[in-house]
Amino acid sequence: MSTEKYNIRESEAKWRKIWEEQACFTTTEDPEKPKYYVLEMFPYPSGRIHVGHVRNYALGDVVARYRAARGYNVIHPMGWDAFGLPAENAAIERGEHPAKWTYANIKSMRGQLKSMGLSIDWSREIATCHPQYYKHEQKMFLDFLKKGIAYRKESLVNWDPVENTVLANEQVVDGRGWRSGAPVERRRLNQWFLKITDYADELRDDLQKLDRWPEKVRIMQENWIGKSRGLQFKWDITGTNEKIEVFTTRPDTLFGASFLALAPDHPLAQSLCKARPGFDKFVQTCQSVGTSEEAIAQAEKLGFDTGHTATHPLLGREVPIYVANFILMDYGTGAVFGVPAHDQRDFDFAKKYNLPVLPVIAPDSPDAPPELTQAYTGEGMLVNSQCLNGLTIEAAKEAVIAKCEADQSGFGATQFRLRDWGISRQRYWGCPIPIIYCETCGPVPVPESQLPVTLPEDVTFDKTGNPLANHPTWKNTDCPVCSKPAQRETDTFDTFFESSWYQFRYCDPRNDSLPVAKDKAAYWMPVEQYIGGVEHAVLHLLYARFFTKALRDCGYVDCSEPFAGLFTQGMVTHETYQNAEGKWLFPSEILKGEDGKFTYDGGKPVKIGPSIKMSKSKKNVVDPEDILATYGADAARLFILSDSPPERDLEWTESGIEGAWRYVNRLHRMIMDYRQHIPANDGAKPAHFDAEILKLRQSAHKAIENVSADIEAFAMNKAVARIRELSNKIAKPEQAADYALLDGGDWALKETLEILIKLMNPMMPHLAEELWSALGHNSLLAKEPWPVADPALLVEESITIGVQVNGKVRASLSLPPDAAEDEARSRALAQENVIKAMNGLTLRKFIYVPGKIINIVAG
RNA sequence: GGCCCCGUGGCGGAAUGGUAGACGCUGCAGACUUAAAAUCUGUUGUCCGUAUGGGCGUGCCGGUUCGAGUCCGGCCGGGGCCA
Repeated sequence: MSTEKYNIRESEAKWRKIWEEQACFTTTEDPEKPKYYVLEMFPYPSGRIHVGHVRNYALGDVVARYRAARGYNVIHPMGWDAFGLPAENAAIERGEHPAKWTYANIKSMRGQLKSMGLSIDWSREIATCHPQYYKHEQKMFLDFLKKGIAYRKESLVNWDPVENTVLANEQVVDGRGWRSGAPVERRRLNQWFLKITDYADELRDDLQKLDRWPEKVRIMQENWIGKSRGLQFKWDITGTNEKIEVFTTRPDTLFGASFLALAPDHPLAQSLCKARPGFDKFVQTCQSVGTSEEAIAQAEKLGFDTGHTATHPLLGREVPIYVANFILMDYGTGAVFGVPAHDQRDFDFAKKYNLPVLPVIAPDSPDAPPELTQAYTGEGMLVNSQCLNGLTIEAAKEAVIAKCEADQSGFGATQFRLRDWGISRQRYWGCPIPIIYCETCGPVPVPESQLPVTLPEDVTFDKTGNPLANHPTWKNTDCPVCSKPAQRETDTFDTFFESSWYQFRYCDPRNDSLPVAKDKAAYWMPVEQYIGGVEHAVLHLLYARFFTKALRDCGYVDCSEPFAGLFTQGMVTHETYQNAEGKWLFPSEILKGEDGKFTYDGGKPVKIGPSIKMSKSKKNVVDPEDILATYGADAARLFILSDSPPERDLEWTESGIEGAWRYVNRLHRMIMDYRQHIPANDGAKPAHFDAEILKLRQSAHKAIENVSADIEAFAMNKAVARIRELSNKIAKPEQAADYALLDGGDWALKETLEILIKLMNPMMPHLAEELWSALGHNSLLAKEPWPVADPALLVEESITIGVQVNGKVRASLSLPPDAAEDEARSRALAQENVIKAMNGLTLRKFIYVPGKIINIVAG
């Protein structure tokens, strides 16, 4: 009965070739079929795929293959998020041109992805660094300008004085440039912005429609947008005619105000302090801190006394006016009143500058609150606040706003935490911003006829700063308006620009005149299932949502939300290994001895550390290419899908992947052994099945139900478990040996094996295809429909339920699911163990839940 | 500090309020083999017991319920987001 061993490598390559030759996964619009758009976050072409990619794309492929089998017109595209800093770093480090480096990486990663056997329509492949891609976003940008969605303003940036470049907040580590190590400065620069704040309300409100998004991500976006209601009102500066307008989200604490604070770059700060010595130095100190909220929050609170005071609008008392480093000019009005008793930053500030702490909220009772050692920010009741005393915080907020509105000193205002999106980057490897600066005409859009503005190829990376700005000639051009010599914008777009609309481009990837034809976008969008890492919960996913609305408003598409369903997968972790000196070791260096001890380099001891996120620095990485070459794509996919729920972290283990590999081989062996027992042709369905065979068929049809439900619920680990259950059932020797001899056995065996093969197909497509053909089919499984469960076989004629006495299980009973209570009662009470457990007790109550449980209450 | 999520065998994990531990990994025992590998079979929460069986078990304390891993309240621990 033995068959030759399954040649994974040959078989997998064979089926991939056939799928490709037959264009199995190439799709076009088909109005007859319901469409289904499966999208995984596209990779950055770093050169090699990592296990996180394998997880991401294996998950997506299960969905894509399953939906295709269910009759959907599936679009499942792939592309490359190809602009970005690593390409420039490679250019600096190795002298290789970013384009050459990027395209070479794409080539090798495409090969790696293809070896996973993904059902991707490669004819739709895109690379965002290609001019045919980015020319469309230059056009979009010009449309955004016309619509007022894009604008230019001076703003603060993190400036690395050594690299002569702007740093993103995440490139600032401990207040220093991540590469240069130089202290970062805050600088004012002219930058391009997109008015995402105009969409803040819509972005927030539409979150409610995204019912197939994780709650967690919606909450994160809501927090990020940070809508809050507050009061905007003015304070008189004593002895002048000037007023300071402040915004607060805590108008209830107005009576506790003990100072006013202005942002260092507030216009009034300048005018109030220009005569005071040390002010310029103070402003400089403020600018030595980065621009991120975190950096500002952690920095020591510093203030500069303006020497002026302002008059409290309700109390009439004077409070000092400070300039403070923790006030941001672009939040609210750039000025706040400080309430040390109820805001920790204000508290720290007051302690440092000896300002009064005036509690106005008491936690529990209207009694005088105790001396504060830190700000009290909890719930409570108003005290020391005249007309507000006794009110709750919420009531006091409304009362103060109403009072200010009544005397026209202020008004209730809404503020968002969300800032406009700065899209200028001083980089080479990005999409050029299509603007020309003319001395007479100012910033002028590049005429559409001159698009795309392409990157020059002859750039050098030997100088600091932006290579585009350093280029000797590229920036020189003529003003499109007055034709005088002018200069191009040398900044490029933030790379989040490219990833904000790629989901549309896949719908019409070769369209030369438009980013996407409206009808194609209308057919394919929105994405039914988007899959990626939770690290993109805010930025990318918010930008893509914003872009979709902006493109809609510019007339490109009729879609308001790009991703109807979102799934965020967990990370992949691995044990860490260190030698005696604490040096990290690769898993591939480790040998497991007979005694179960781990060693390396011929017997040296290894310290085993916890399983943490794979990272190059800890060397706890495995290379998917090695895995795919050793175990094959199916085993890799199976393991990564089966071991953990997809939303949780997955621990990669060598024994796990080996177990998956053994199962792939076992399935192959089993079906090769069994196929001799099945009829060669599709015979008629027998009229009668042996009871044993009926059970087998029930298991198979139940598996169809379960696996379908599990895949739809994204419980891939459970789907795999159900498949293993079915194959275990088929392979039980006491049942399997003579299936063919039983009534209807050979027919049912064939049916069951075919169901098994179809169910495993989304996870193990190569093996499934191989086995499908081994059973004598000439068709491709990739094009076969999903099996359909026979409802008659899903009904159990008897079911085993537990019998409890006083809540403890004492026996079990086989009953029809709809058995009458009388029958259940007599059968249950007759059970030996039940009689024993009830010895000396009287039956008080009999609980029978058909098909579930019997509970006898006795006392 | 606020909000959210998670705590189940040696491990990853199953379980519409209804027999906790599906499925797998590891371990152990056995079959096959000259031997090993591979494969197959059995077993694997814990304690008592030869066994039928019984006690204890889902981070901790309490509550609701005939019945709680699941629901409610409080605490402890871990993670995420926002401060």
